[in-house]
Amino acid sequence: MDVSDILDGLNEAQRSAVAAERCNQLVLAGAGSGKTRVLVHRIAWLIRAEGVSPYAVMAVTFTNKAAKEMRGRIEEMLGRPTHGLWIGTFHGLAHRLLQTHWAEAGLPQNFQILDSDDQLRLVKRISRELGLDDAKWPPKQAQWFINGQKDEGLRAKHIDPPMGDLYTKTMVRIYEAYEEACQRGGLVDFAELLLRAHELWLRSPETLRHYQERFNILLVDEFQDTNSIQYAWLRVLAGDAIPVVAVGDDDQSIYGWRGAKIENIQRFTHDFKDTQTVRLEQNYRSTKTILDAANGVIGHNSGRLGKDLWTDGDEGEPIKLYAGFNEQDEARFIVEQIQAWTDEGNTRRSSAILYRSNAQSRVIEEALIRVGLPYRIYGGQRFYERLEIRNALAYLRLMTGRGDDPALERVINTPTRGIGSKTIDELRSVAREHSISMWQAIELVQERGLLAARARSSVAGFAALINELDSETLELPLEEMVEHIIHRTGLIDFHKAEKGERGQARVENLEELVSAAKTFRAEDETLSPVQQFLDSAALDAGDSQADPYEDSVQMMTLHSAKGLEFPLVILAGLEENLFPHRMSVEEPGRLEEERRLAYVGITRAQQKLLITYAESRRLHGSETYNTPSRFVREIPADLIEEVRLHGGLTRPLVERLQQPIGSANDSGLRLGQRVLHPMFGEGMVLNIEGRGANARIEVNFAEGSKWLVLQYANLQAL
DNA sequence: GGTAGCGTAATTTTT
DNA sequence: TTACGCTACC
Repeated sequence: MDVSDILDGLNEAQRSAVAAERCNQLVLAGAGSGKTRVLVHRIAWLIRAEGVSPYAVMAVTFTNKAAKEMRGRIEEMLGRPTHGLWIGTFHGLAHRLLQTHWAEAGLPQNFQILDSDDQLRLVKRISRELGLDDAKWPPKQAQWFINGQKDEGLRAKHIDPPMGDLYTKTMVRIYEAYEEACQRGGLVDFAELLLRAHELWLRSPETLRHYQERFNILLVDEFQDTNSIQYAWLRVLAGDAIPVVAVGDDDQSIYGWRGAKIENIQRFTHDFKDTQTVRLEQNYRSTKTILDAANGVIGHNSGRLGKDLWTDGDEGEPIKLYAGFNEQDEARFIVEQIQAWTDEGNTRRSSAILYRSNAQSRVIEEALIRVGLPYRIYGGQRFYERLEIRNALAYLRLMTGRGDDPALERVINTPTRGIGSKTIDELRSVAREHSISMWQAIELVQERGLLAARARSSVAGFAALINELDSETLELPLEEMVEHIIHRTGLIDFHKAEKGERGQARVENLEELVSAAKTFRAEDETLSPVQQFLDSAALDAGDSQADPYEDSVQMMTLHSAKGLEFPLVILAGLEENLFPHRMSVEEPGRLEEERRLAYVGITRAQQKLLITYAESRRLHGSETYNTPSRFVREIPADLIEEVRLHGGLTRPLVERLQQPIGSANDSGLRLGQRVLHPMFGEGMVLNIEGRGANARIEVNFAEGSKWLVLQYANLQAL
């Protein structure tokens, strides 16, 4: 069989990774170095050149998007469908294992996935039942604690709070009660999927052996993002016999705050024997200037595995830096730049505005709206996370398993049917008292005639509705089932009655749900289509935007930009305390993660990179003054070209960044001098205060006095 | 059962 | 400043 085409068009390093013998491999793939390509070609090589069966290959990713893309590209390459090949997210694969081996994993066959929203509701309910004051013990924190412990592979019983540590003690109490509630209701949260899958290996050696015999190779994408339990799961599965291909980039590890362990990629060579390490350093994405900037910044981190991106492409343009007077001015400038970009004949969608935190987007949005530039914001609420969708699905869940308390609580009074919080509280306490589900509590209440007659009959009506829905839709195909539910429960009418556009949008979403059900293809014959539909909704929340095809400016946080690329990238808000964020500047480890985030941001740019910051920024209602981000300083100065008014009063950038201290008066500004600002127009210097980085000039503009930080101010003397 | 009013907190997000 | 969640009322 001719397999040379698999290696065609690959560079030396890529080839050595793709055509390697089957062994443990660590592929350190720099940004834009063709990582997915290597992964896809490696799998194709194994199947076609090495004769490995697709059934013996498992590839793990972090997002569904990445999994889908990989599968698509492999199919394209092999020219046939890839059934048998296990490609999925850690959670997806764990879920699949648990479904097959539910008994060994100690779960009911029909266990349900609990997403973070329902998890939080459940934690709230539990901490209330434990009589804890949720002002003192915020449920959010408890949820964080529980997930954090699970990510580390710890159950409540494994945690031994130190004497006098009331915090840990309380959290463990909640954790314990939460575990009980989940077990009773057959509920499995995201972290639990991983934890159970790991425990499955330990509890059932035969199951483990079965998969160890089945798989010949394991490949993991974004290895720097694995957390402890994912690493442990993989380690056990691989054993000493299955080679693991770990692909990742320690310089792009930006999820430490949610449990990812950058150490995992660093210790890989120790834990996995005879690892062959390949570095992919040739970059096919960005100009030389952009790569040099990225290398300059990331070079300030310590303990790296070491990598330097290079390209044989063009130098490209210098990086533009703009000092906005405030966030309004910054936004104004950004919009101006994008207009110039599109005027040159570029599409809007080829440009992206990246920022550290979501709150920054608003001012920029307003500026875009003002000039009528269409934009699209990434992130935000996804389809299956929308309230009305979750409600509709909750009915479906309840019909599938009556013991699903979170689902029941969600819809028992949605749409309103006269079951108030008082009644629900009583049902809860009945359930707790007898250690039964809410559904069973409803039945018990009927049998024993508990509750006020009116409440009892409302509750009975609700139970009857669920039972009827169930029998009415028993024979129906999925989409008709969904259709029937949203009408019969009154959800559609409920939202139709809602005033404003919101109700309209919700009705449309519910209709969209029906078509989603129609397109849904159930793949597993052993499970009901409904169950699979629910699982897929929980594990893949769908897209956040409906119209990704309109040509619009792309806006997103730096985190969500990972993996993407744009010809023009604008990094906004490069200020100390904003980026790096003030919560992260104290600890060296966290600061380094911020720096990696800067590295991710810079390396998104293909042709042009523009960096902006604001001298003053309104944050939480008050004016803040920050110096430019240290990350700007870490870019070699000769790569940067500062944008400012001709003849402006700003000192040369290099001087300002490296030697920020000087006298305000040295700049040549005098009291009473007339100045021009790009945004506020003409003004007069009223006052000069302080020195150096903290020096401020007060300038009186037409609309009132404004403070400027002298050294970075974009003023022109008149 | 819906809403006005008050208090509080305020990175980053996928599964 | 703003946005959200909770409580107190109609």
